[in-house]
Amino acid sequence: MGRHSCCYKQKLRKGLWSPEEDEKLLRHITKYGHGCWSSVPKQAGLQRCGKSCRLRWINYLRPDLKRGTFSQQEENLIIELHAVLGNRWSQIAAQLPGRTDNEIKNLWNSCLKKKLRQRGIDPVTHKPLSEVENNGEDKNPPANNVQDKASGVSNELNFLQANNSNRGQSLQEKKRSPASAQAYQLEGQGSNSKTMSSNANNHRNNSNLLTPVSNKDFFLERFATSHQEGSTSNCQPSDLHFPLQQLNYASNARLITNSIPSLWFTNTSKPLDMNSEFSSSSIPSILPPTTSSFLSTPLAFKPSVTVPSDDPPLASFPISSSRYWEAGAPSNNSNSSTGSSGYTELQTNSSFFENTLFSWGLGDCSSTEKEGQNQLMGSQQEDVKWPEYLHNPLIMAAALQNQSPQSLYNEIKSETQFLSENSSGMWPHNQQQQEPFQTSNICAKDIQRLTAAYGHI
DNA sequence: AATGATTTCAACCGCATATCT
DNA sequence: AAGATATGCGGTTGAAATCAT
Repeated sequence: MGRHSCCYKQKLRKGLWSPEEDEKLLRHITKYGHGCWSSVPKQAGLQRCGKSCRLRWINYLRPDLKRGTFSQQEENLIIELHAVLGNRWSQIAAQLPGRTDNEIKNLWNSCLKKKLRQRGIDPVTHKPLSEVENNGEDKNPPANNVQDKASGVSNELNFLQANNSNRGQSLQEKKRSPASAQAYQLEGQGSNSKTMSSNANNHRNNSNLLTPVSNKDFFLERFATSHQEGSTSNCQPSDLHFPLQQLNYASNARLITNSIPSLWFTNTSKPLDMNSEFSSSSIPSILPPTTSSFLSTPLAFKPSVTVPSDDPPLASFPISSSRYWEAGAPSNNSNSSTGSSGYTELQTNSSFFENTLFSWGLGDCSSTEKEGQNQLMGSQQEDVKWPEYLHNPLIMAAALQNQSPQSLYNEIKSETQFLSENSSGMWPHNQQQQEPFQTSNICAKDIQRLTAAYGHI
């Protein structure tokens, strides 16, 4: 199996993406979808390899990304999932709408590992450090010891929850606090992020050791049954309110579908509905798919939004043989109005995704390109405001196609002024979205970056 | 204010696997 | 069936940001 051809090509740009490159990629994908990634850079006029474009899209430009700090619930879920899945970041990310595997991986390596160590818990095994040390070399035991791992998770989460009772403070703020800094110093000399990574793992060696049976027992016990019985307790892991039905639809779905298909999917290829309440109500029920295995499962994709339980699914996924991303048509209704008050209203009552049909679908590229292009030319784009531009680059791209640079600049500028008067640096609507996640935050850094990136237009 | 240390995170690399020819 | 190519994933790196002195 060969290395990706791009690796041999010279002249290709590497490193950080410039705003212009972002814009090109955004325009291209907005218009045509990504199709074959290897052809994207050429078609988009980028001196990048397809791989780089794909990564940029997935980790940064994708319109459904949340950005901002992780909520306590998200952190808890990551820890819990890591205890079961190990470093399978893509699968963990699949349970966290709007979060990328890279983001989660970074969070784990830079923060969560430290927190666990501080607690005396080995972040690799999720067992007490003393126990791990006693076992000598057994630093990376088989991951199928799920019950042992699971038993430790509750303690980890209890600690972390207590530690974060003053959760108004952002994670990053906490990291910078002297107290936490001291704690981190204590946990080990030379424990910077680089050396930690050497400890990272041998996921590839371990990955197959996570037996389906253990997974099944674990999840059925910890999630399905607890939810179905409506059991609640004080912030126990099983109260995290996340459906687990899609846990394995990502890259390693092969393992699941090949070995225990009945566990994760019904015989109609629908996700196992462990708890209908959760699958249809307060949680965005689906994530952008990353593999074709996902695409065989018809699911709604509605990221980063809390929706009423009676909301219909927004998209379905016809089955075909080629993969592409398609931006669908905005609906005709628009809740937005002009000015900052209009922005607030829009964010509160609606969202881009509630007005927009997204399909991570399959089918014939040629037919959908035109459709996607036409669909994106909806008339209400001009009503979209700066926060939407920031939060949904797709809107920005669509607007870029329709608006003169000057008019867009003026609009952006006026909204930026509004933002600068809002000293919190957070979007007002964040409070509207704290359940189940406290995400969709765009921090000041994001604003700064995007302003730098697109304010020049 | 300057400088060094530390942390964060975007992006790259290489490998495994899927898909195509 | 086999080789070539494309995609996805996790580990790692290093520039930039932030903190401590």
